[in-house]
Amino acid sequence: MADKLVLVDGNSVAYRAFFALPLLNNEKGVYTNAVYGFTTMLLKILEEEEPAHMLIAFDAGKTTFRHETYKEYKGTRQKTPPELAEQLPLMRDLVKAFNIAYEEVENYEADDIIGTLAKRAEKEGWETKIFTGDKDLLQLVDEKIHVALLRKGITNVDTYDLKQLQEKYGLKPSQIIDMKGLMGDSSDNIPGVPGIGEKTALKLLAAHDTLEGVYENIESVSGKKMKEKLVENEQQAVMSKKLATILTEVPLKMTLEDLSLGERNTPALLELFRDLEFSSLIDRIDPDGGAAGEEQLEDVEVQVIDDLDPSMLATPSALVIESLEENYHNATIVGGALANETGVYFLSPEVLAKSSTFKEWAKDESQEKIVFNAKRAVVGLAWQDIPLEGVIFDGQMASYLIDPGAASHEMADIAKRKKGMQVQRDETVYGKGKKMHVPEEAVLAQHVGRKAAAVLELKPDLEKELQENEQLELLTELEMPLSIILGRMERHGVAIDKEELEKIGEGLTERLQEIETKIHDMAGTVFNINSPKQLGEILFEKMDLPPLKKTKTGYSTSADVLEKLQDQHEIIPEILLYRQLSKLNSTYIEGLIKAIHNKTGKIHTMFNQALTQTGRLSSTEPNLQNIPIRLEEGRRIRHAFVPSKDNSYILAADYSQIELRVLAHISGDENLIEAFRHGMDIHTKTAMDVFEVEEAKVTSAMRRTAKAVNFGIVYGISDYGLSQSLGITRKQAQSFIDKYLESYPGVSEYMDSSIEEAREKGYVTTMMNRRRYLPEITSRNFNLRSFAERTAMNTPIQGSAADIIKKAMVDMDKAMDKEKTKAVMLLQVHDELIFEVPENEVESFSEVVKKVMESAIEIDVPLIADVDYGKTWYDAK
DNA sequence: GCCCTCACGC
DNA sequence: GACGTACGTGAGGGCA
Repeated sequence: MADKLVLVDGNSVAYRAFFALPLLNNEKGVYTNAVYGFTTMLLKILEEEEPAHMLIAFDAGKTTFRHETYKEYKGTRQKTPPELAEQLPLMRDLVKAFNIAYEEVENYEADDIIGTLAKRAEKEGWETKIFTGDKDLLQLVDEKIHVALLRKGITNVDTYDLKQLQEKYGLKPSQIIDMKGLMGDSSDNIPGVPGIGEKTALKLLAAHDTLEGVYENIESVSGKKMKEKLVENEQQAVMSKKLATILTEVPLKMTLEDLSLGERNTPALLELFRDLEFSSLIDRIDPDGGAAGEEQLEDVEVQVIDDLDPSMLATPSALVIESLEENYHNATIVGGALANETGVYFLSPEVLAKSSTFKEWAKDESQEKIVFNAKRAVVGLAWQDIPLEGVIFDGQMASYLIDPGAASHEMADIAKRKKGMQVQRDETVYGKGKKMHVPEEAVLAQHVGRKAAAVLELKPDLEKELQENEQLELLTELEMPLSIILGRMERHGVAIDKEELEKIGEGLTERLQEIETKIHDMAGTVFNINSPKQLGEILFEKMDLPPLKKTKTGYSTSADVLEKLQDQHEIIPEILLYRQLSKLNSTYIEGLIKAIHNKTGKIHTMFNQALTQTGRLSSTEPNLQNIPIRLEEGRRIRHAFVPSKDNSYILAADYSQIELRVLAHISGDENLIEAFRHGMDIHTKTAMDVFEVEEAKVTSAMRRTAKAVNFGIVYGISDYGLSQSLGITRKQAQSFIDKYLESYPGVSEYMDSSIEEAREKGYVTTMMNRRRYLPEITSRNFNLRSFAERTAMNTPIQGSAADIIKKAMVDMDKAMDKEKTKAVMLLQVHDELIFEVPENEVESFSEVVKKVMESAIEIDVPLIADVDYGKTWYDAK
């Protein structure tokens, strides 16, 4: 087997990576996108090619020997963007750590180095593969030299040998430079012959083989104009060819043997990756986060104990309660770990269940606990009737607050930030899906113990960062108390009238069957209405309806498309109805029935408190934040949400227009502030301003449009988004937005300053100092940049609203304690709180909740909460 | 198992 | 001028 050589055009790959990927930067503000792309490319090459020899060539200085021939060579090139330039040295460090040969030579380009080495290798009978984004390199293709051209994106390549080059371009490798001689290359500022483009050049070369051949046979060239141009520019053509020719005799000191690929320096790579925050790549070179590397963490000494001795307790202690299921309600606890100044201990499930020492310690508020995902630990133990008090720090919450956009808030990834610390990811230890299992106790103890040791050790670092960001209060006064409250809500659960659900379900199933038959009859064939693919084929092929929109995979059959076809065929309204009812049945009837807990008969959702980019909560298994309300048919589902005790009510309290009130406050816009102070209907007010009419002249259509505009402001949608929701053109949508901003100049100024702030600082903040980083705000990609700009305007609004209701929840919890009420907080739905309240308290409680919510924070406009109650959630409207 | 489309809420 | 365009969760289909 002959030796295999891989040559990489370093500059070309770096450029590609830079422009293909969004502008990432690490914590220190260093841009990393090009390095990241470059590294993934290297890893891919190393894995797939397994070369014995390898070299990465870079351009050295600005000028090369080609500039002696032609001063203007590459004269039109834009300067390397500084964001890329600063990344080039990092790539050099990386190449070194990979132990790959590296070369740049004054006066020559990377191409020439590659050409020289490829030819030398060919003489020795080696196979060479060249990786580049530059088509010029194709001139080097030969029997034993192949060129891998980067396609769009970064890790996909097209590999060319002689045959493929012929097929794709109809050219021999040597003719690439003849092409350049004729047609030039605007990116390198090579002139070529004016007026000759790709088509003509190909035709000429097909007839005469080379540039020289063309001139030797110039008389036989057809077309007077073309001949003139060729003759006039002969010198320029010859020079262009020369410029495009890759030199294959660069005086290189190195020998081919010097290119042999050494062993990679894994510790050095790991350190670089950690600095650059390439956590996914750390896994790729070393799935255990460096456990096998030289800088292995001193083995965490984890004692597996039979009984917890008081001498093992100290405050603070880190506590990990481990369960494998994602859903922690009534989950099987496979063990726990304690880490403190006295050591690291693993507690088996039996010890946790039996040890009175542990239970006493757990509920002792003065014994401070440091945890990672407090709610998970608290709820997990609560199901075992073990109260957990005194939780003072949550490492996962800290990570989320520091950067909600971080790729992961897993222990394994956060631990990587600190040198010398390794925690395996749960998936590595436990497996996933069907293969998930509890490992032998020694392995389990080591893993869980490591986590406890890690969170204990990470706390000062995380705290310091929070301190620097002025976010400590956000953690300790808002999110941590809220964790406990949410945990209680989840554990308490929401009572469900299962019979009611089943009754609604029966009605739905019956109607669905009728509609299904009707649709099949109308279509003249039986098909699966739930399959967009089949439905598309029936509607747009068999029935010849006009396909208004396409998706990646075929015809779009979404509701907005079907609504436009409403009148074209009577089958359409039936399909829309079928969709609506089938959604209700599968997600809300069947889904909710499945979610009823076999032990409590209630539904226990999980609120994810460390997920959204804005600071809102999310809700899963089941999601209780998207129970239908807008259409009566779906709203009936709410009949099944009932109080868990007799003689109690469901009480719902929702903030009125909280986001727009926040906007009024943050922007200080006088018009908007006045509107809220006068208690105006805000959509009517917006309609008056946008349409320039007085209140009495606002039609319902105007109000609807104004409502959509307000919706757009609150959610940061684009002109396109607004045009979609109103069924108007983008231009019209933009003019509504413009008119809005004209009417509310304070809002307009706020929008600009918010974008400006994001550009300056790299992030935006909410009223309670929540952060969101927006690195793409400086992207050259219009889309990414626009998105970041809308996010910069919207996140402080939506995020501050999230802050406020979270604060209201914490305040409400205190108020409920003080009032000694028997009422229970059940759910939060972004701007709304749901409680169950004993009948005799319902009036007084209504007043308390209204007061607490409205005074959660003092802002420049009144906060209004509307309270309602009834026998079911449906009736609390 | 994973991705896509669709649909529900705020 | 092109990019694909609030945030979430979940169900079902279709492909590997």
